[in-house]
Amino acid sequence: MKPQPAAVGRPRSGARRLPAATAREEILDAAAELFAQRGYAATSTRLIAEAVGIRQASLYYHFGNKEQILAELLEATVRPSLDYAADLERQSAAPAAALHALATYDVGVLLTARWNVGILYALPEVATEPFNRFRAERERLRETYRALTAAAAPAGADAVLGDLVFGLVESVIGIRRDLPVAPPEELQRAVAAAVLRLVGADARPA
Amino acid sequence: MKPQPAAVGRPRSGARRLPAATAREEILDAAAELFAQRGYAATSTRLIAEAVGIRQASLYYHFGNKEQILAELLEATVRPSLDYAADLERQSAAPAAALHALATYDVGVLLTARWNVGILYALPEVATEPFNRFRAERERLRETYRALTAAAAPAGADAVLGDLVFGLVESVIGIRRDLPVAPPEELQRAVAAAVLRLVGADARPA
DNA sequence: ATTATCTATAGATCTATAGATAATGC
DNA sequence: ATTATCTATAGATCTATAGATAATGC
Repeated sequence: MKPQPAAVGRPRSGARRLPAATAREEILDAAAELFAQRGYAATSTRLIAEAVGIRQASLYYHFGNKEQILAELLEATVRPSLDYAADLERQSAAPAAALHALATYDVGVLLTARWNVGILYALPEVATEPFNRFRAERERLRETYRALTAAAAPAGADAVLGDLVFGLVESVIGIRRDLPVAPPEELQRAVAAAVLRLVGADARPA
Repeated sequence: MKPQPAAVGRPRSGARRLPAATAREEILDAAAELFAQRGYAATSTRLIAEAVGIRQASLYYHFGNKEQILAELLEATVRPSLDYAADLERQSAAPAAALHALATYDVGVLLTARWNVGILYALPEVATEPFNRFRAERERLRETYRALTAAAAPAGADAVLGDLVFGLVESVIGIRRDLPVAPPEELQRAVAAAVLRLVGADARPA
């Protein structure tokens, strides 16, 4: 059992959501669940606060506004994959192997995150200024897929192939949403194999 | 020049959005643009009405509520592909050829629709009751992809392969959104070819 | 008489700020 | 003194309904 952090500040009206978490983490977790299930604009700050067990106004002690909450969630979701991609580039692994590893890792992240935050990538609201950093980081991840695909595919491959690979990997967001959940490992293997087949770098009997 | 329909009813304050359209069509077109660009919940009925050139309350003469507008947009977007899929099944074409044709058609619809309404498929709001019919029709389209994939792929292929094919086709929604627009034909060819490679039904030099 | 709009508004939100308060830390 | 909450609220919405009005159709 982790020791409770000392309870500085006025006590809450409600019970804690996640026993050993900071208030910030509780808010992010509640917001992630509600945003993913009901939508960003359709989730009021009051609803988030209720889920956490605090009053609506108390959110603003931890976040400047509602957009900051979403921005932080989005960035936290894409960052692990981006770090992993950066590692791969540094190791300059063989392109096909790197693509396979990155797809496996990325699908794992998207499927095992506590909430299916990936759904929110497509929100039109995310095209606005407060999410510039998230969009830039996601573009860098897409760039990595493009570069690895170009290196792994035979010469003369379609220019858009890297974007299709990226789309194929992210399609697990919709699968997680719409279909009964399977073990993540199955989908990780299936997607990584599909990616290699797509770029034409799979081993197939001639 | 199409003749204007006779102007029955009290005249509008503003100018018409689409010269030869009915009020319903004007509303759907304005809503599609705003929903796709700013988000569903973030688009108020007042904003739609302003874009059409009528007053906010006048929307309710044509639609019972805001959800009905989105439901009609979504259903109109998926229906052509569903009809095309039904045709293909009736003709019992060879699975790989049918898959190629369906992907080509579907990508064409997603890319050439006046607004990128496909973005709205992923909205959490769409999981609610008013959109049941849309979701059911989209599931039938997904089923077609599954069936054709299972028939076209070699025995022992992954169970989730059909869903990956479906995801690959719909990934053009994100490409249309995030990337500079290319001619639709290029992407149609690239996706259809990618689908065949994914199911292992492409012609490749041995 | 019918149609398609208009004006006006009820009632229910929603976000964010101001300032009070109940804890712990020193 | 500092921290993390609370209460109260301003001001700005937003959706949907009621009822009036300005056209055409007959």
